[in-house]
Amino acid sequence: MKEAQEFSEKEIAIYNGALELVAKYGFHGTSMSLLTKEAKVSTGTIYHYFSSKDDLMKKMYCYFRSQLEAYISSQVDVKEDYKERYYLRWQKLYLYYTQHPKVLVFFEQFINSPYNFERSPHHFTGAYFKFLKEGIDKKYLKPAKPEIYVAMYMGSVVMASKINVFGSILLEETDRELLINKLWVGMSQV
Amino acid sequence: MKEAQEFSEKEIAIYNGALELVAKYGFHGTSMSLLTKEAKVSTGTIYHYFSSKDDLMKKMYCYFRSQLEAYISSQVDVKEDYKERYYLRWQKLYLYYTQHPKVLVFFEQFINSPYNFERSPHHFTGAYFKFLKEGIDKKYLKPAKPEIYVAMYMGSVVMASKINVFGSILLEETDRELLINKLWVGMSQV
Amino acid sequence: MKEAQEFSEKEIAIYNGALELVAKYGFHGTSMSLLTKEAKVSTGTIYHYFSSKDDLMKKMYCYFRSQLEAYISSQVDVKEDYKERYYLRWQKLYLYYTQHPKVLVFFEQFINSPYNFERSPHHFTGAYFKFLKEGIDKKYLKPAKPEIYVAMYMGSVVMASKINVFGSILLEETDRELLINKLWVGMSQV
Amino acid sequence: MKEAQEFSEKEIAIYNGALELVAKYGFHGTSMSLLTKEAKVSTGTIYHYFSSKDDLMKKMYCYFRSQLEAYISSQVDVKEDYKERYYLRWQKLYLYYTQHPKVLVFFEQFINSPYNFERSPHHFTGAYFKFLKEGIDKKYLKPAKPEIYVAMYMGSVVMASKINVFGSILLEETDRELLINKLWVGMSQV
DNA sequence: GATGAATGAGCTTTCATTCAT
DNA sequence: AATGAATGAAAGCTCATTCAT
Repeated sequence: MKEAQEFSEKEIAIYNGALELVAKYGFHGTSMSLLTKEAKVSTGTIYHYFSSKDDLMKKMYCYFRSQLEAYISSQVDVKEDYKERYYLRWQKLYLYYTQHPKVLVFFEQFINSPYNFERSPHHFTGAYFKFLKEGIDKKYLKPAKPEIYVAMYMGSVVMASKINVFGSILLEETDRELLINKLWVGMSQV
Repeated sequence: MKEAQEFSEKEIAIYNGALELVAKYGFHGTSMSLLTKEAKVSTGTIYHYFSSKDDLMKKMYCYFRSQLEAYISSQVDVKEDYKERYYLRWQKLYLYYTQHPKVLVFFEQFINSPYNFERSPHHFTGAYFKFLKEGIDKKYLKPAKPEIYVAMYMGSVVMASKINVFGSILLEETDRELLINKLWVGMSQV
Repeated sequence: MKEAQEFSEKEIAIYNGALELVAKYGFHGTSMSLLTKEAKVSTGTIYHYFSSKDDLMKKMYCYFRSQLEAYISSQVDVKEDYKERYYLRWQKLYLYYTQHPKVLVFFEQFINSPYNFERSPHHFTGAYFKFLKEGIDKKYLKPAKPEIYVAMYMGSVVMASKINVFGSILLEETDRELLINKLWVGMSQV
Repeated sequence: MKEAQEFSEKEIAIYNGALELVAKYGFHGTSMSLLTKEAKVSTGTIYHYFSSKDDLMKKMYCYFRSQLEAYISSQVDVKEDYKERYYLRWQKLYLYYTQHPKVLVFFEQFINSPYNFERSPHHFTGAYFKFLKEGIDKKYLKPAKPEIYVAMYMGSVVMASKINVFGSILLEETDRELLINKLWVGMSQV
């Protein structure tokens, strides 16, 4: 029940300013001096909270990732049924990305940049891997290497989001239902 | 049968040097002076062929993309049967990326960077879209928006490649067969 | 009586350093890295005050021109008599240029360079035009297009200064008196 | 009666190309590669005729100066009467400059640049000095240091030309007559 | 004579970072 | 905590010049 205010106003202003700039100009184009104007703080202030640009980018990634995870978790984990969670998890991630396209752009840039030196391909080590592993272990999904399912599940939701954001091709609710259904058919036990 | 020599030796040296460096250090880390040493050409020569770093990166993307497309086409288009091409196309792209991980890294960085002005999500508009559309039109695949299939097909192959390259988790031939089979089940007419 | 300090120490150091270098090596020869040493500031500092080398040169012209104008004004405007001012204005400009030859060199280079976009011929629109126009209007000088007088008056003082500075031929006080007298004879009413 | 073709077609193309570029972009802005396009010759060709950019600029100055001198001489030296030549020399120089403004711009830039390392202020050592000295020696003009007359005569014609070229203020034939008359009044014996 | 690809020193400018206030 | 002037290494790029063809 702890709700500690973990981030100061300035920090959040810096994160949001940087998000804006990275989405527009990329990492390289996001200079500290531009950030100074966008976030309306001085360089000194940025270096008070972050030890370097690298440090800022890494903490910024953690910040937006925890925001996303909290959202998904709050939307999905209330349900018991695995299949329902299977559908929701895909849909909600798609919704988050298409409603926060700058976060998607930032994530994709970060993951593929030298900042992310562990080079994890899109959180696949994270909650989604666990979720799909759970499905296999509890026999909702057919036995298989979980990586196969990560590739299908995460791959399709990320690609669909990018098609929406960069392509401006809208997938309707029913289109997405169809897509997830096809995934489920391939992966589910029955 | 002679194929026009479209690229000079120097150009190719520059492309290969840049590929090496972008994979190692990212776009920002790939300075012109580093490239000078890696490709063993002078700065002047780079600027003789390319009007700017931007221009180099864009042309480099086209170069490696056309290399990839030529490879896929030569490996896949010899077959008549749609289902066989469906399997081959996925497998060969996976093979290409896992055997040329630097190209994968470069593509992912490029696509999500401001260099890629149009921000087209990975080949979305390219040969794969056409191939899947053909499947729908000729009724090998169930009727659906082609974008749904692009998301599933391309999303999974790219994600699987990244899992291999960044996660060092190997998907065996049989694992991949299984994956493609699940996709086929979801998408095919019968 | 305090005069607002319009320029910071650094700015003035940059202006003086640049004056030294332009007089010696010309615009092209005045590289930012040389200026860095001459003015004892970092490149960053120069670009903190000026947006580009162009901008520096333009502001530098304004700076030295306002210095000159303030000097002339303080030396000349104390007198009432038009003829006296006519002599003084010529003499004081000659003195300023021959005592500050670097300013003269800089002005001549600047005025004839592409930095000086409008290409206004030396102060043509400035205080000297007004002064000669006043002479015509108040009938101290014979009626004529003021440009005729500008050409004679400004032309002779600038050329005489250049003869002194570049030709190392000294015009004595009496020589100059003679020259101005000849101008006055041609231009004055009586 | 010798009429040796002193300049090859290519040389003249280079001079004219360079004149165009210097007038538009200044010395610094006139790069060899731009000149290559403007004059439609290769860099190699330029370096066949000129040992360096410096050399080109100096020879170019000589070329256009000799053009100008030949013109003035042909227009003026046919007359016997000193006063007539006094008027003509001023008028014809004015006409030449206003009809060839690029030559004026080039001269002014050259004279005030480090290329002209003798820093002679506008040809004052040349034909005009001799002409005015002749006037003094032959007692058409009042005794005085010839530099005084150079300053008045050359200064006014150059300034008037610049006022026309850069100002776009036209001095009519009669205006100019008036100006020269005032000079003559100041300088002539009677 | 003529070409233009190739060179690399040196240019203008940027930008992450520091530190006195 | 907060500021922003100052730094200087290093970036992208230019350009006079060379030389094999």
